[in-house]
Amino acid sequence: MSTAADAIAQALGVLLQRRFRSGLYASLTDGVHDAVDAAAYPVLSGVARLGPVSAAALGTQIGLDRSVVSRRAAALVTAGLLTTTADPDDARATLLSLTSEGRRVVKALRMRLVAAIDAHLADWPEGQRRDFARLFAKFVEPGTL
Amino acid sequence: MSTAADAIAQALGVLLQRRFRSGLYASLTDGVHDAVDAAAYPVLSGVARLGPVSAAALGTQIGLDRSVVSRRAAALVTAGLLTTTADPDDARATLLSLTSEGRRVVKALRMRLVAAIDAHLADWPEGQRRDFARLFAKFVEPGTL
DNA sequence: TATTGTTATACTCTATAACTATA
DNA sequence: TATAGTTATAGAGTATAACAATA
Repeated sequence: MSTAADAIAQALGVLLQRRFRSGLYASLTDGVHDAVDAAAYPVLSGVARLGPVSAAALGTQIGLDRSVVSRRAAALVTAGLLTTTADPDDARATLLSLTSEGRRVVKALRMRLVAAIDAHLADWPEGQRRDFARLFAKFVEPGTL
Repeated sequence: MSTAADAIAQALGVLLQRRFRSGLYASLTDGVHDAVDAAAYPVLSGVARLGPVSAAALGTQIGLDRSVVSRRAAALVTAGLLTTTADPDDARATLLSLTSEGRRVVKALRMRLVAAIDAHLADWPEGQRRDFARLFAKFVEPGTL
């Protein structure tokens, strides 16, 4: 019977609402680039985070089937945000990388997200900001849940 | 240029991954009741939280269109977890309430979620648990984001 | 035999639109 | 007029299955 767990459960419920996720991603991606929307976001930022990566490996990391990654990536390649190179170690695989335009878009998205969070925490005392950032990062570490 | 916002942005990205949401809700609802899955969860817990409530009002609160709430609620009524009563103040509206079976299921789901969070925080110092719960609740308060 | 990328297909969830009844 | 609930329809996003190529 934990009051902390109760409060966390409730807060988690808010974040996991579809409205929160799609609303946040839609506002982040709106107007940044024609080919980037809430669905393309995880693929694009995944490639940014994981460097040259195959569709199968990226899918495993971001929780999408390789077929979905393949289709999204193809659209981002057409749009000039991703590029493909042959994997020198495995002729079956194709590695996905950001183009310079892709890097520009990822950077813009990242800045928007950080700016939105900064604005949201504008009136928080610095100590609380720091504490929350540290504890939130710890909370999402792999493990239970 | 905020280190805190950077860390929060990254943690948020983890929580908003589809895998996290569907995985959590699937594990919570698995085996609890045939009619309850990840899609029914928000409707059922919404009725639990908001008491007798109309489909339109519930939809507004949980971020779903009333048509979706209507369909999900109908299934939950058929399954014996929800019951409908006429709104004495508005003959257009139908109020959704939990049946005793619905209360049992909601209680079980709630216990599972709290238990999962408690287990996840098992090795956290009590002070950190309390701090995180408080700051996390504050973070999800309506506003920017 | 297993895995990669790709494509066609089906499934799940949701929003939109249209309808009737009531405010 | 506006809003409630309902239903049919369409849309978005994803997973599954099957294929050829490579491991």
